[in-house]
Amino acid sequence: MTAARGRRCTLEDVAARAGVSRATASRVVNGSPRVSEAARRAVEAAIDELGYAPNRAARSLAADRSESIALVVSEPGVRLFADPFFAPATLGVTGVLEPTRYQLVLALAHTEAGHQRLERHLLHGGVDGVLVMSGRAGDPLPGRLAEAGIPTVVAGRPPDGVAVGYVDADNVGGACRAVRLLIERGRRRIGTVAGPPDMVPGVDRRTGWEKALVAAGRAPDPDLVAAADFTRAGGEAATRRLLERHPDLDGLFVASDLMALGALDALRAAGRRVPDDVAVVGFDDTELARSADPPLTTVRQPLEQLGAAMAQLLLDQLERGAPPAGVVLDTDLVVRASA
Amino acid sequence: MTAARGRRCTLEDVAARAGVSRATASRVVNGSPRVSEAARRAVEAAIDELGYAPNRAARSLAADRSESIALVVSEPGVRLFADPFFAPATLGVTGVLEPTRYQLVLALAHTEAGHQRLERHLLHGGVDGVLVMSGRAGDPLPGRLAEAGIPTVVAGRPPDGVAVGYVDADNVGGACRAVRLLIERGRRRIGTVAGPPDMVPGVDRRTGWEKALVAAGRAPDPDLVAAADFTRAGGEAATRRLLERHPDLDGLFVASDLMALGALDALRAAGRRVPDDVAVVGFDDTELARSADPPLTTVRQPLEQLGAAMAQLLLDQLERGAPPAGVVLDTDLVVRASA
DNA sequence: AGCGTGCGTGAGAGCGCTCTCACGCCCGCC
DNA sequence: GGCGGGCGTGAGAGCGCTCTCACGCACGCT
Repeated sequence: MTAARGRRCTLEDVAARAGVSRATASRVVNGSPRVSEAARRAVEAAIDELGYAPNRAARSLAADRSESIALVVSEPGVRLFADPFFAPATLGVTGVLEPTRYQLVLALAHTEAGHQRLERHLLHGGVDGVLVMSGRAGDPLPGRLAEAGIPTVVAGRPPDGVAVGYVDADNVGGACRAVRLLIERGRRRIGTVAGPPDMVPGVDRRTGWEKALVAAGRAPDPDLVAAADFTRAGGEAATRRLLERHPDLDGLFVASDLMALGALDALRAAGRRVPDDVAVVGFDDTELARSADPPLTTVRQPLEQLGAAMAQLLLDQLERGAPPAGVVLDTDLVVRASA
Repeated sequence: MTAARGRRCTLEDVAARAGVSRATASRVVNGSPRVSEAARRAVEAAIDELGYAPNRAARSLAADRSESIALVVSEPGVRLFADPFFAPATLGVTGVLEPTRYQLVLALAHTEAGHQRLERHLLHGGVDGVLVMSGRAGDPLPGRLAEAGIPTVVAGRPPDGVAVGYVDADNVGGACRAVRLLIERGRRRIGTVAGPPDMVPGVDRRTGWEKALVAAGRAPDPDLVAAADFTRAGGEAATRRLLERHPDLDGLFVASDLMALGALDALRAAGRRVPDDVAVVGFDDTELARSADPPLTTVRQPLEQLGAAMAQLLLDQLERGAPPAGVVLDTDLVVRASA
């Protein structure tokens, strides 16, 4: 008895006021076609007058669906949520979900215990569908969800043949385009600062680098690849290594803007001018790229679209029973001063 | 009948297996003290063996609470969610909420219609508590929620005497500290690029500028204030205006890092060296500050703490019936090269 | 005129849980 | 030895909704 709030009005009240049964009122609320015009109008009027809003809990219980979708960022790596990647993608998700009846539940597992609880909750039908943003390859969650028959869409190409929906940016294509620019600019010795080998986007971007080189009739030299961890310091160190191994480096594709900032640091420290001595292309087109010195040429991912596509794919599974599908989004090359 | 998922196990099942009644099982699940050790152990064992997880909808319906908390970013300004402010704050919120029974519902209203629906949902008890991130002064939502008796905590000092909880960074103090640094550096003519006059943090930071000046025995000249809109271009334009009015400007406090980047652009274009000719201090300590040229001295807000404190305050209201309280968090001055 | 046919409707049975209420038991008390 | 007072427990009544089922009515057909 939450006295403070007073009694909320129920479907029963609406039905009474409209002079119909609860069943009919329910049909109107849920947009069933088998209702007469008169009844529909009466119920709609009653809803307006009473300011009726359905009780989610009751509806969920009766219909055996939660009407909610989880946005999961699973441990390890919650703190990754602060990555500029997330906000725009989330915006895309909520934009698509807004006109639907689904609510978005943010499920960030900070601890192992929390992760356990979360997984149990998801697997027990606590939500109707799941959007996974983990990123780490080998995350067992998407597979388990798929197995349990819970509609799931992951961000990024799923590691292997897991039967879940996914949306990915065309990392290979984007990286390839970036390296092609470097080639067009007449660069002869093009290295890359790659991501960690256990992260799919990192691998894909490296693949793009290789592909562009091969397409230009050059052999990709593994020695021109230095892996880093998507941090600025990592990018700097990797670039330093590259410079040591190949003092004649004149083109550099870096798998993220943040790492590219580190690369710029290393290049500056080594007395190389950008883009004169070494042309640099990043990836992501975060705010950082625009404000870098020199402003970074980079590959932009349509993050908001990515989130929107994820939500749409999930909705397709949820509403139309569509099978899990995959979508790959094009990237854009944003040319600034660094290459 | 969601056949695919099979029948989930209910409290009834747990009770049966433990050889107790549903009521007792419920008591164990909810941590009631009036249960014998034996019963508690039996029920806990049954829960483990069966992999029981309570049905949220049923629980909510019976207990008349949703066990969920909304994180609201209300229109206009959803896109603001992409601001670097949000992710860390959200992380703070989820960190506090994780061990509780509350789930976080992300409610970003993209459209007017969506906003309506959202407000109705919140006001109708769709959630137990609300965290508002709007920022815009004069947002009527917090007031309405408070009126409706729905526990609410807003980010930032609430515009006027609205009876809601809030957590704010010490904008006045932080700005004051920043300007004091400029004074300590021997700057004589210290201007400020302020935020829009209808946003509380903007106003507070300007107040801090005044306070520091007054404390140092100088009269704050309104002519040394240029308002902008928290964008880079706005910051640049405002700085240009300041420079025209006061060519002898030698210190500049900018109410956000992004605007400070614009200020740096304007200063560079005007041939001023930073910090030699003009010392600059920003606000926020975003990633941008570190990578600016020169790296920006700035005021850091403890964003994650801010989110955590918001969640904690709301929890206090929810669980302990505490009255809405306000918390102001200290800021840190991060000294880099620009001042 | 008689009979389907189908559509709009209402009655009612739950969904899984919480919570009130009342019951029995064992204790300590006089 | 009788009695009051917990304390642990179980029975059962809902919470507000959805959805199945069956009913009655107005048709169109033969």
